[in-house]
Amino acid sequence: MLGTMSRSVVTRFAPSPTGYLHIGGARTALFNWVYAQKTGGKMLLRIEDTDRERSTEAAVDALLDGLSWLGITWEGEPISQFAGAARHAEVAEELLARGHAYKCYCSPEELAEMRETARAKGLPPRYDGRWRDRDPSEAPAGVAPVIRIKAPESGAIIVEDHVQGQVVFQAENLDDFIILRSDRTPTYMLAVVVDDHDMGVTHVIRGDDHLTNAARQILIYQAMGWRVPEMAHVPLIHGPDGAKFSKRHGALGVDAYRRMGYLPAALRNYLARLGWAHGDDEVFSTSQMVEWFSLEALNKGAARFDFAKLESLNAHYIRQSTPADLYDVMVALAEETGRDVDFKGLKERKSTVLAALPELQPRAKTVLELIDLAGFIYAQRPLAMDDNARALLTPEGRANNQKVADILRGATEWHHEALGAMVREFAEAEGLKLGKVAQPLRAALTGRTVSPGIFEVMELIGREETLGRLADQA
RNA sequence: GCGCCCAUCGUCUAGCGGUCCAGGACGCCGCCCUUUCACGGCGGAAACACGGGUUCGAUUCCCGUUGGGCGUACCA
Repeated sequence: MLGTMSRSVVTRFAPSPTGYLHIGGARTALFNWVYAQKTGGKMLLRIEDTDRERSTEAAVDALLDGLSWLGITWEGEPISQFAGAARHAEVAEELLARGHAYKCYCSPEELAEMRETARAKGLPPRYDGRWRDRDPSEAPAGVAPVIRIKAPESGAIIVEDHVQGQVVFQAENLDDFIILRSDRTPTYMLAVVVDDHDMGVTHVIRGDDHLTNAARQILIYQAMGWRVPEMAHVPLIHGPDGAKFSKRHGALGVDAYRRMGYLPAALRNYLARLGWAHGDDEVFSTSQMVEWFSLEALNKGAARFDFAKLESLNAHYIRQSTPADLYDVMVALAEETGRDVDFKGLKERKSTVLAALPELQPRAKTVLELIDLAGFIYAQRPLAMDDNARALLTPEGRANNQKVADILRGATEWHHEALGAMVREFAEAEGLKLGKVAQPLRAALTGRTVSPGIFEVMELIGREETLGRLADQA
């Protein structure tokens, strides 16, 4: 369909450095990357840093780090959009010279007034083109003009989109937007087109929010006589409540997901599956993703972000990982997040942690949970008991819990089978499910509510130091 | 307000006129496995927004309504 010769594919990811790589941007980057991989093309990275106020080196680094962590690579050095300001102005001048643009001397106040009256009349707040055909000699003195594109007054602008299909905009609805500001810097609309053209971008894959912009940008391509790149506007990600996924609503940078203990493979898989599907396949590798991907298979509607599903995917990838890999992630994350973790113990008891990991992996949904789960191994002795655990061991404890405490006290001499038998006996006598009994037991033993099974605990730390101590305290 | 986009279980989705009293996944519920908790296995509840057309036949095509979203800046 939408004609492509055999020119090789060049995609691009063009984020503005706002401080971190947000989740929506990450998905856009992923799709650009996957598409380039699939077609044997390349993905470029352009930093839209024309907003000098917000652009910092730290923000750019955060962006690059986020991409790297996700495993998304790009070709060459990141390109600074700001650096191309001179070229952008040059193109604006060329448009001017060709009669496809004109200078406008309206003041900001005048424009605001224009919008106001339009709004009052119930009309769309558009620029009325008052300088479109005015003679330059009428220009007021001392006013630096902006350059506006001379948009067609009738007809249709058609966006051929690989995701959205054919989208038609009537020319009347598009006004003569500004391409060069009075300070000679380009607006986004101009800069994007010039850069994409100069960078040889063949496929623009970006967020849905740019669909309307696409029509305006096509105007510039046409005015310059440039070939319009293939377009694919992918739907946005919404928050769990269906509304915009703003920071307030839990939209986070990919770095935050890393810190929450998600694995890049899981995030990749999840993100890809959001708005895109390959039949009933839910879990797939990155190479399968590359193999199966197509722009046409992208959905048109926005998708809501669902942490539960991400978690289940993450749990899957945790189970698939090797203990060695996981251990490294655990240590790095524990140190970084400064959790209630004894780093020294975690490192000193590496071999034990490694040995326990296969037991722990199926029980964790995130790496953070894995760290907690391994707590009984590296935690300082004696183990701290929380209030719940302590309550279990007091005479005032509730009846059931008292029984458990009794079992514990009597278990000083226990051994594997004996304790198992006691627990079961107790459960049967009380008509309780085994799990109900084991739950407080576990809590009492480790001082935590999240921990592996009692039997693994006993095996791994040894019964003497735990039970002896608990018996004393009880 | 105007323009554009979207609309299948709670969520992500499969479906591209009949194979659909709608399939998968997450979540939820139940059972099994199990000397706990998980993992795993099995089963269950759960959706085509509404109204008109078109058609022998609509979840699938068209129109409208409603509901979401995006855009409408000398921001990107």
